[in-house]
Amino acid sequence: MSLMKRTKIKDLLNTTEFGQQVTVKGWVRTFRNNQFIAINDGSSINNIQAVVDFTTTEESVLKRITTGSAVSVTGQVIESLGKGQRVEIKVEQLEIIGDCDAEKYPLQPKKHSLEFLREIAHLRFRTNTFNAVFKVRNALAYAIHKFFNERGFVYMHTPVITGSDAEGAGEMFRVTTLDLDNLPRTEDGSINYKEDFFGKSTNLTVSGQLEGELAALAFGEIYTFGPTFRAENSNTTRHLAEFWMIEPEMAFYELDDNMDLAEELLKYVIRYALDNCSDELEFLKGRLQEEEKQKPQNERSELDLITKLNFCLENDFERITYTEAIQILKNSKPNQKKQFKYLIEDWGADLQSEHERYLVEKHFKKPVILTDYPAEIKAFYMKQNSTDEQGRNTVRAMDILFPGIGEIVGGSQREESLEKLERRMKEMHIPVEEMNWFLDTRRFGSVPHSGFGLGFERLVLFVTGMTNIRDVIPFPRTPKNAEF
RNA sequence: UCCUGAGUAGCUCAGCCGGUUAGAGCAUCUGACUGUUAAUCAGAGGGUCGCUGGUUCGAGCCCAGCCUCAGGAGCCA
Repeated sequence: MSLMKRTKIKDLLNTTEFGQQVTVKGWVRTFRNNQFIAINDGSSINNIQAVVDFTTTEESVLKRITTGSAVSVTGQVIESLGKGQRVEIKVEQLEIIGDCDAEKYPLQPKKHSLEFLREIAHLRFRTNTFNAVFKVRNALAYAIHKFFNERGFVYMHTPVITGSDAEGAGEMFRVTTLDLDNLPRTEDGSINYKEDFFGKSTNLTVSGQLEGELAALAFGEIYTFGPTFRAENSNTTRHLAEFWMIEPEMAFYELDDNMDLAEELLKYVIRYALDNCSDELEFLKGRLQEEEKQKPQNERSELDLITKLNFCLENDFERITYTEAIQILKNSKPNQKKQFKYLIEDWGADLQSEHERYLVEKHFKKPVILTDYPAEIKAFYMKQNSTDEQGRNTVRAMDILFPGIGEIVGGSQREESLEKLERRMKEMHIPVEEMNWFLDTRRFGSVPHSGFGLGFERLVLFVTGMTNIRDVIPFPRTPKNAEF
């Protein structure tokens, strides 16, 4: 440790105290003209320029100032003599803390493709783009806790390892300590899970909702925010095998209250990011514009990133029922001209992503909340509406669709009637016996309640303007990829 | 999992109709310059053309299988 305390570059870039002596420690981004070191310490997306006197500095030291090396510089803060930056440091003492072999270091002072950076995810934090992305991710995570805390919600930690395989939210990852090369068998030849660590078959959670409901029916309002695992073989820009999900669950909330909360939450955290990450968002806005220059005019976004986020805050989300959505889609140009791959003909069909995109990006041009889906295409726990005049059965579901992302929130009012819930579970072949603990909420003091799941990475995608979900989580886990 | 496209130097890419010695820019190294802004200028080094097999006198290029990546679809958050 040197004697002087280190100053963070973020603070230094805003300083007006010229002449003060400071020490800055960070990593070299570029070394120009044998005298200008651009140093970044992660505190800001911007670098500080440190100027070394190459006539008095040993050449062997100058040679070691390479892109990626870690340095400590001490010197006077002065108004920059050159253009392009306000402040710089006149270096009096320079120490190479950690060398970086320029021949082997993969990051160069040039534009790299996101695909390449994904292969070196352990180093991509050192780039401007990922500095900005993960600062925004951090701000959004904090804002979520702040939002719920301000409203008296209890942060509940639901289990990561679960023993129930009845959640019905997709394929699960198995958790076991059994020797896979020598599995214990029962008399009939099936695997004997009694010998496994938990004495039963266990998996990684696909949702904390069911446990969340238990807590909500005691604390009133709770939320979970944790990792979630789906073993789906999904290869898209918006799916991960390991992702983070926020799942609030509220007693005494009906569907409208649920939608109000979700809309309020999304607007709150977006506003928080705008208020606290202006440098990062400004950078990401520029990055997106650069990227879109490659695209044909009609595929570019109409609004720049920051305008888009503000637009989102200033407008109410459009709320329509599934039945209304089908009407709109049926009469839409792409449907009548048969441009949709899947044409909308009858009530009851699940909406394809081309339909969701049409509603959000072409028809309403803002976030849309779709409600009251056909019961057939939704989960067992959703509250059943009474059958309508045309004999249609719907449930009190609500999905929030965002432009460019698709479904960002999926939720519903929950079925609080024990009788109706049990009947539905039997219809959908869900083992009622195993779910007795869950059904107890309906047996003992059941109340109307609601909740939703918000995909955290999808939120980060939207706010940062990134287009691939693998670029908004530090170490993405996707089929055939669990590096680092 | 399905459809489409891609894989050539450290990175980004070009490589004609199958033809003999596979190129460029950036990066790296060497030198020059010294208030630069992804510094500039000059020179040099750098290749298992994804893997395996096949067709051919001859394959980076054609064929088959496989692997990986990207985009779209499905599943969903």
